[in-house]
Amino acid sequence: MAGSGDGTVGKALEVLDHVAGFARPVRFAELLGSSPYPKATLYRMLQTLTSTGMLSFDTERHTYQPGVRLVRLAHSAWAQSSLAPVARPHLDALSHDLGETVHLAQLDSGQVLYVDKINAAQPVEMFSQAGKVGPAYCTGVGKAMLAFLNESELSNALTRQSYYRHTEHTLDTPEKLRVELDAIRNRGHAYDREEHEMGIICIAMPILSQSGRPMGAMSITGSTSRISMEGLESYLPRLHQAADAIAKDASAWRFPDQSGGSRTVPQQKSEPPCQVSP
Amino acid sequence: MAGSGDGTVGKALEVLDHVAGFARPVRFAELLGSSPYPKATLYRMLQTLTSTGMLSFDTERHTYQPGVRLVRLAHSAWAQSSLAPVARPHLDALSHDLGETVHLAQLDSGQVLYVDKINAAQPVEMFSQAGKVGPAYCTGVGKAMLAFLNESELSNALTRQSYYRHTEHTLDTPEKLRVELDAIRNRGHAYDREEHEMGIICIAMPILSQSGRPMGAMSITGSTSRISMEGLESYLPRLHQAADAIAKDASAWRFPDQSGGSRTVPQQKSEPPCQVSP
DNA sequence: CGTTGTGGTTTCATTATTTGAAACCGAGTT
DNA sequence: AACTCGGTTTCAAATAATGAAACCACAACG
Repeated sequence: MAGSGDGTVGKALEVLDHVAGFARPVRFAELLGSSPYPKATLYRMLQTLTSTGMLSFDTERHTYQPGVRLVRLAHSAWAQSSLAPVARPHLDALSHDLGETVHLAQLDSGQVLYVDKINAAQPVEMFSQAGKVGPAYCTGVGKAMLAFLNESELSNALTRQSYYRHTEHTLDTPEKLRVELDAIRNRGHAYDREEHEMGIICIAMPILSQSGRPMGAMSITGSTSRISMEGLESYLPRLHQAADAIAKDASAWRFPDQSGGSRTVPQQKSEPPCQVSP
Repeated sequence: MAGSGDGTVGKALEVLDHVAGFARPVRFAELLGSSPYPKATLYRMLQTLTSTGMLSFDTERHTYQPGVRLVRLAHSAWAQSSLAPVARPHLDALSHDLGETVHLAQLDSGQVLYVDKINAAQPVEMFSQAGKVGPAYCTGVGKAMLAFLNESELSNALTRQSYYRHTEHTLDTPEKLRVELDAIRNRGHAYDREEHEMGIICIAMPILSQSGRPMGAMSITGSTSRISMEGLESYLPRLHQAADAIAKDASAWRFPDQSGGSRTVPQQKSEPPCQVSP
């Protein structure tokens, strides 16, 4: 029940998270201050992480920061483990048709992880938006997903929320949130009525697997100055259709097989040998 | 000299890379087949990786794939460790003015790692480019960066190239490459004359720090059907200007300090408490 | 209906790695 | 010259990783 305390690599990854958490280059001493590990241990961990490229070390400034190797790894994580690649065309179409901003998110340890965003005007943004985390209890996508968790997952997730009162509309207790989630479950979609940020509203819908589990959620976002809740509501049919289409595509994509000859898979792009040599 | 064999976490990360390398969900047996580790060891490594969220495991299909936690980590890596956030506005402007596709890349273990891409008029891309890796010896950005490495870095990087002959124009030996790199160093910019892919040419320029080290490189890419080398060449002044501007911004951003009060840093967005609780 | 096989999981004594208190080092400070 | 503040290294003790082999579940086979 200790959360994430798996052996040596578990600790190493905690440290990695810790460094990443600073969102700026950090010095050894700073890390040491906010770390449970003794000097020597932390030092060696950082060395290991650095030499594996997960962290990079600025020798001039003596600072650590997340390394580029992560970006490389994340590419394949994003491409495989997220709904984003499957959903992209649908989001694009939706955003284009409606001229509104569309988000795609998944749940990760009780938090909302944005995996894609199509901006009304702007072209594609990658990790600038994708990869961001946000709260689940006060966002449309977050609530849409929470509403379709089973009880044990839900109660777990609910303990992981901060219930910080971002605005006067924020649902700031588990109780209020549960009531709202019931409504969402019945209705099939969620609203964000300026609960996270004043002036920002959205309508969100979960993307459900056949078994009814929320694989992710998508939302159409607008600012109150440009659009009303009724305006967003009018997009519902289109939103519903997109969510269904994504769910369908995702199922087709992730379950194409019938075990057996996994060698017959499309086998992407047989690229010539360009690996890093040892 | 063993490259990346650092202790336990080194091995774990190798496994992670291995899984990511498949670019699709993999079964235990497949991994075992192409792994140096014995059954039990590999099994436990995968368990650890999974329980830490670096991998995710599909219980239905019994397959592993890179986990979403990576996407989260990559966000901070991308935001801090790459030039992308600083360069984005410049790339946007450049692409917009010229109406051409622009790439931004960095060097990672001798390979080109693309960290951003602005697509001219989005001829619909399947996956996003950021995070993709490519060869250094036969791309504009790659050669532009190689040309400005110091001798020890360079000779190291040169051994890590595959010299696969992608096209008839590919420079397929270290010797030919060195000649080209000398020319690039004198000239200040690099060309890709269909060396990686027939029909694709580009003009590239390194982004150099004050100390002259290549922090990254950017390129303007076109297809021979639409544009000639001379056409690309005419963009040189604009490209040069953008590269300089990025270098300047990057220096300002990464070296704002004079040691001491690292607490006075801009301190991005003091977000309210939304962390995952243990 | 019992046999064999395959893919996955667990055991346990052995081995290798990690741990952390303390010593050490180098560069500024007083 | 003595002192302090990062940062780095030492070394015996504690801990975690290892892997051969046993085990389990289930499906295909004779």
